[in-house]
Amino acid sequence: MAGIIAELVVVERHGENAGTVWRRGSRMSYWLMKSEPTVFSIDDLARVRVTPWEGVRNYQARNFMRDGMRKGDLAFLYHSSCEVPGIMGVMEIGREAYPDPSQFDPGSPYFDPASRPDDPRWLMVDVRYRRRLPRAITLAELRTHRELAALALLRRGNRLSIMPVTGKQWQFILALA
DNA sequence: GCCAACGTTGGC
DNA sequence: GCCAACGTTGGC
Repeated sequence: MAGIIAELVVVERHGENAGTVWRRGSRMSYWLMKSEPTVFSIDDLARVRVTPWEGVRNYQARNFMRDGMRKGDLAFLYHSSCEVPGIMGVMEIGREAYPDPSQFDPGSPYFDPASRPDDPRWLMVDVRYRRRLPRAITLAELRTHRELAALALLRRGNRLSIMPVTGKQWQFILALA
């Protein structure tokens, strides 16, 4: 096989620089992004088509966006904190990481008084609707497949709202649908 | 609504 | 730098 596809870089586990980052080689990367459907659902995305992914306030998730996500990458939209959590559809990264303005908005639930406009702490990307999966792939179903044992989503106590998915995992999940 | 798991904060 | 307290996430 020719060429380096990706370089895995593990940095600190907690705090400002937390994250495990796939720096890109020649190929796209795959992601999973959680959203509570009462806040923003696949239906909302299908309607608006493109949206800024505001409100990420976790360093590890931020670092995945900043260091790993590139325009054209694909991501699963996952519904969390709802009756049937699961993967609902596919979206595309339409714009790479840039400052999330809600961190400076005192009226926003995502306001962060400690973030300075000249040194923004929180970033977001834009995502674009690609398609809905033919059926939802539920969390319970994902757990039944050995092939997905390493999926970050399935690790005990997982709370990351943005996480990488390997190419193999991506293809396997798509084949389930 | 409960609660386990986890990240962050802040006192020392 | 440690660690207890606290707040949040998210499945069930």
